[in-house]
Amino acid sequence: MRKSPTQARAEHTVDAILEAAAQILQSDGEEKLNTNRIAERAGFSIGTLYQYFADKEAIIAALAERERDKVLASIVKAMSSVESDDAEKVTREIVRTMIGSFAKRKRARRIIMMTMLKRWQFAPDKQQGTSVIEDLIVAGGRRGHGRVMSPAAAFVLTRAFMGAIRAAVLENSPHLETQEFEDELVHLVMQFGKP
Amino acid sequence: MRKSPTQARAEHTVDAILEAAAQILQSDGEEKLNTNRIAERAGFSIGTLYQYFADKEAIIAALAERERDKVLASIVKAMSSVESDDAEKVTREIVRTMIGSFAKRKRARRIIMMTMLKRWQFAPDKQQGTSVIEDLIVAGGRRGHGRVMSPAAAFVLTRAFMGAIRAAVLENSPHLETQEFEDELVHLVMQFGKP
Amino acid sequence: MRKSPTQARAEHTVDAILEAAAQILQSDGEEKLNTNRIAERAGFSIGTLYQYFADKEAIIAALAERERDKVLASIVKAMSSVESDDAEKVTREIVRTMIGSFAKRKRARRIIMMTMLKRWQFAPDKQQGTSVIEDLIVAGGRRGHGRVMSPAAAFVLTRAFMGAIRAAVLENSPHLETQEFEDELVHLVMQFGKP
Amino acid sequence: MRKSPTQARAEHTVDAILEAAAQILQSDGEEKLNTNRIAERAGFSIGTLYQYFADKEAIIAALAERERDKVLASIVKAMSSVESDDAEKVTREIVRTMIGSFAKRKRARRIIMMTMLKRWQFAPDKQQGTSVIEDLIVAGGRRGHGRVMSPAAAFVLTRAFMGAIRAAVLENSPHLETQEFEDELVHLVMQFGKP
DNA sequence: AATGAATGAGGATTCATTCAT
DNA sequence: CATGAATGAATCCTCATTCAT
Repeated sequence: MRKSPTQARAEHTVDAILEAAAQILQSDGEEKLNTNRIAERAGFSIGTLYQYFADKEAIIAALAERERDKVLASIVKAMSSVESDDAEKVTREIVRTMIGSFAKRKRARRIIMMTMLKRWQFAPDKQQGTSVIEDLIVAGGRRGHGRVMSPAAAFVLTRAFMGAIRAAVLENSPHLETQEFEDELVHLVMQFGKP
Repeated sequence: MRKSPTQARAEHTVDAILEAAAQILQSDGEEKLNTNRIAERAGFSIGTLYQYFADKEAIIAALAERERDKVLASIVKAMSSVESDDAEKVTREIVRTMIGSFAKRKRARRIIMMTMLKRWQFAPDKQQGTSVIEDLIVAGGRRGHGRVMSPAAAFVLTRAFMGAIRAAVLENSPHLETQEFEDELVHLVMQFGKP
Repeated sequence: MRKSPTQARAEHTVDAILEAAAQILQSDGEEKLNTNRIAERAGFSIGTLYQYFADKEAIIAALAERERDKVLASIVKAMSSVESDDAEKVTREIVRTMIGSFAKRKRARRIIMMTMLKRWQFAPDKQQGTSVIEDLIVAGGRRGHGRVMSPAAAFVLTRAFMGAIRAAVLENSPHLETQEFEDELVHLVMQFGKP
Repeated sequence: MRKSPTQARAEHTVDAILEAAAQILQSDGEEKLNTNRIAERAGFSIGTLYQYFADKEAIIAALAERERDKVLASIVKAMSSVESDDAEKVTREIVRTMIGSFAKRKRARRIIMMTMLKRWQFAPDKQQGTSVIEDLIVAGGRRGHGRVMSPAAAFVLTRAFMGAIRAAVLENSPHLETQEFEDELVHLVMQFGKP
């Protein structure tokens, strides 16, 4: 971010730009997402946009970050309301929250996910933050069974889990909103934790 | 394909174009993949390229199809050499073959996979061919345990499985080539099949 | 014409090409009229097309000529069935025939007319043939009134007359098929002949 | 027009682009009129051109409009200096003005006229503005004779009149600049008004 | 005579980014 | 801080035409 928004006004500008980008993604798709259009939709001039973002990439990155934070926040919130030690219950809560996060505003999310994937191609390290989710899933998978997960196992579990959700979103699958889908995801995580 | 090649000469041209595209993807990445460069690398004029492909998308689509067929062929071949009824053995064979398919020429594959993902966004149905792989995975997951998989379960298993491999490829993960990775994938599939 | 069609087969080829061009003009418009498409529609290869026509221009020219000849032929035929000396009657016959010529297959004719216009821009002399029509109109305008038409007068009358018909075709005017339109055209020609 | 110029600077840019297009039409003809050349001749980058015009068509359309307005303006001006009630005098004034309008910068006008013709092919209604001219011609044709012109009659008269001028321009006719041509046009209009 | 694969100059259009006001 | 006019490299695609078979 070129300029850290110290003033309240600036904060609003950044928000407006990000929101505009999300809307365009939602309504017109990735190939229609260009800086001029974002600025126009946000109600600012293109010059102003470049006061806050170094380049187009930075906008997309900020958007991805914002989305990730939303998911994270909703998981944290969900977790705080379940104090149980029952492994399946906790796992289910996480699963439910993540499905819920992706079920809304599907098109935009789909594209943001694509963008994050692209980003990962060349910089797979910058997943900080996502790893929090990973830790939770791994913890859920392990809890109560005692299988100690190697890094490879953790990798497989987290990617498999996210892969199923991602596919449901990308393919616009009707499963996404069913109870069965949730059940099977829980099953996947719980079973994987068994030795 | 705009024109079906009637002369033998034309067949070679199409191959050369596809191979050129794959090479560019491999060596320069997606953003450098443009029609003029493909034609040049293939040793043909841009006009010739457009005799056989309606647009750039069509080239990528053909490439994706070609890659998919290769994976499919190698799996079929692998399966035919394992006549065992041992569920785990068969599953492992499939897992190993798929990992092997994606481990070579990674960069190009990564991009082709991205393309297929993009394609799925808007036409999730046309997976004919991919479904063969799906059937195999589901069969592997079920064999020997008797759990009858609902469509939702099959969906979760196949997407989770592919998701793990996809992530390993996209993230350029070092796990991809390890024995452990293979083991964990087998574990994932086998465990999911248990009730 | 590159090759004079001495054989019956060749004659048919030329016809097929011209007919194909007319059809494309009719159904897809001028901007879709390209040599490859003409050849394809005609059922011949592009190579064959170039055996009979030096370039695209030659095809359009031949087409224009063919259309003009059709109009001419129908006028000659109409004239032969009216042996009257009544100026208005003869004029009306010509008018009616010309309107009839342009009323059918309008879109194609509109475009052929456009093409002829373009052609005239830079080579206004090659109207041989059209001048036959001109002479008839002038004769009609003069007959019975004795006003000797100067070249300028003839020019104005013929262009005005054709201009009205052309506009009706180009604008897709509903007038084109009415009796009134015919009457007014006759009026135009007859009145102009008066001193 | 893609963007309405808010700054004074922009106004000039649009003018420069239009003027450049007219110049190219005049000096090189229609087939040499391409967007890159227009931008270059105008002294702006191609990008700037596309800020103000959606596509090439839009430039030509704007040019046509501009020319039409010029003709209109000169007619209005000419009319205001003739307060006579003499039908022929008024008619002659209009005829003279229109001939004068088209006699200058012929090549460019010829092409602009072609464009307007093309435009009419598919949208014959949008003649607002042109209809002002039509009304004048009809008024001239009627004045003093009392023949009430039906829509069909008005159509024929205006198209015939414009057709004669158009042909003179398109065919690059030497008549265009002669007194006789003017006389014959006046004759055409005046005679048509008689019953 | 006929075929059709190959050519490549040429042209329209996009869009991230800069900078003078 | 904000504006928006201007930039121009980059890219996709068309189509008249040739020529070896």
